[in-house]
Amino acid sequence: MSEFLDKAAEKYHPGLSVDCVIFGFHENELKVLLLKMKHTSKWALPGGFVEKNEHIDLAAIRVLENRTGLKDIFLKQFYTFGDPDRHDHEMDLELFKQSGRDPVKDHWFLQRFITMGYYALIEFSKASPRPDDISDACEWKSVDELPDMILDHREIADKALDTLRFQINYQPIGHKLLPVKFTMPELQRLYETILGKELDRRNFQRKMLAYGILKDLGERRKGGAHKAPYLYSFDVKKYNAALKIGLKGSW
Amino acid sequence: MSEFLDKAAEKYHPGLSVDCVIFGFHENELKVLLLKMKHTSKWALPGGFVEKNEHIDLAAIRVLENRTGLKDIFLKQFYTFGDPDRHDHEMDLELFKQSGRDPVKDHWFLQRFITMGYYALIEFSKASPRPDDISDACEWKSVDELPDMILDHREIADKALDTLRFQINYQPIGHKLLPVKFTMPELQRLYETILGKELDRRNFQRKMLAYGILKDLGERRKGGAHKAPYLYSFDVKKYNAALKIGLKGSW
DNA sequence: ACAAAAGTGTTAGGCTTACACCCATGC
DNA sequence: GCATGGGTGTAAGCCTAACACTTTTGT
Repeated sequence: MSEFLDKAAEKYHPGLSVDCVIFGFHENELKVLLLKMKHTSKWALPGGFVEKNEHIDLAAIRVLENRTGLKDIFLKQFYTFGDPDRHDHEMDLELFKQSGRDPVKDHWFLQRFITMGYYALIEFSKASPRPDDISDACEWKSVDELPDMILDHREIADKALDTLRFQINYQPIGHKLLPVKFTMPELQRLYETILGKELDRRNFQRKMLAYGILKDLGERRKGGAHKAPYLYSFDVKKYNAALKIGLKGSW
Repeated sequence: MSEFLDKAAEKYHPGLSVDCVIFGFHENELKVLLLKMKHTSKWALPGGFVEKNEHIDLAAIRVLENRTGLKDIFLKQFYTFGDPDRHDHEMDLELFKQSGRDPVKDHWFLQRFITMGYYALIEFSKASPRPDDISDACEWKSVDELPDMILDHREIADKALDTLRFQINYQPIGHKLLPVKFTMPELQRLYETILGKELDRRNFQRKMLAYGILKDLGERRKGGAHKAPYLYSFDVKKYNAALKIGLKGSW
């Protein structure tokens, strides 16, 4: 950490960061990957800084890969947060203390920061969450029960979810968040958690099939209680074509 | 300009700017306010820098007010452009030359810049466009015939229009772009230019009236050729309430 | 057998689409 | 009067919303 503070000023673009809202879907819940900050009870979005000559999207990809161990992650920039009061001077000083140094006036790290929000959609089971230098845990938290978060990270997470909801007919939500094979009820739960409301089972199924973006695999998911549901997978070509003009219909 | 370059480094946040896509509606065309750069034939979006302790939204508002003479402008941040290659070193050096100084290595102005795009909706007739220090003209250009623009400004303008189109059912497009009193055909032309396609006159009218967001003023617009159309104005309260959940319907 | 989950079907009503007809105005 | 733009109306078809019935599976 101490070394990082020394080199940061020459390596990174000043006063600029990226924060990632990483969505995953597990046990019928939409979840976000959060880091628990060392020495506090607060949580944070995975984030990082932008190198001086680096594309901002790449900075986000770096963060994503480091926290999840995944490559080729689907991500979208959704908003830039630039309130001058969004830093927490107390916290900054605390971090300096922990690194065993005195806070230097006008240090790169102590200035005002503007952060660019990205959201990512990943397949839950494939990720291997790992904490970074300043955190001691990395966990999935349900969007319905987000813990206390540092700075404006709660606002960032909320805005990401709003954006996801707004773009639901234009982004490959299902394809990126679900495993290759999935059942219709699973897809429905996903839509329900994103939209935050219940949908009619039968109408949902008819509508989804009408889009023509699903392939019926003919198999059934065995093992569960009750009647075994069919397995589907996305016809990626048709799915993407349909998303371009937007899936029709209001939810 | 020379003085600006001297003071910029201490006044402004490094490597960060805002660019505004200002939309206006006039003579049945959707237009964007552009600046013609001095000593070149290229055009640019009105833009500016972010002061060290200024909210990024305020920086955009400053730009807007300076270029249009208007206050209380409707504006939305829509995307941040962070390609490291988005600067134009040639142009930077030219600006230095024109200010009568030698380009200093590592000067504030010569570093890589990240820009935050905002779009604004204003009532055409109320604006008083005026150029800034580095431009010698300020004109409205139709979105259908945008001239050559510097850097990635064309991309920024296009993305703004895409966003506007995407959000058409959720933003007070009509209320902000049209004068207080307007006719149904005028409102339709506005929708048509934003959407980039023709709409059926009769269906448009029925749908708009069904929303219940218009007040029929009972008057007619006299003077024009042909039958005099009725004048309407927005019922702002109902309009805003309707926008919150989104105007229903696909265009 | 029973509860719970999943597959399939039906119908009324609303919205979209595609039209036809009449009115007003300037040339 | 005629071309053009504007106001009003109607019918077919599609989509949505609401709801009933049957099938499968573990207990």
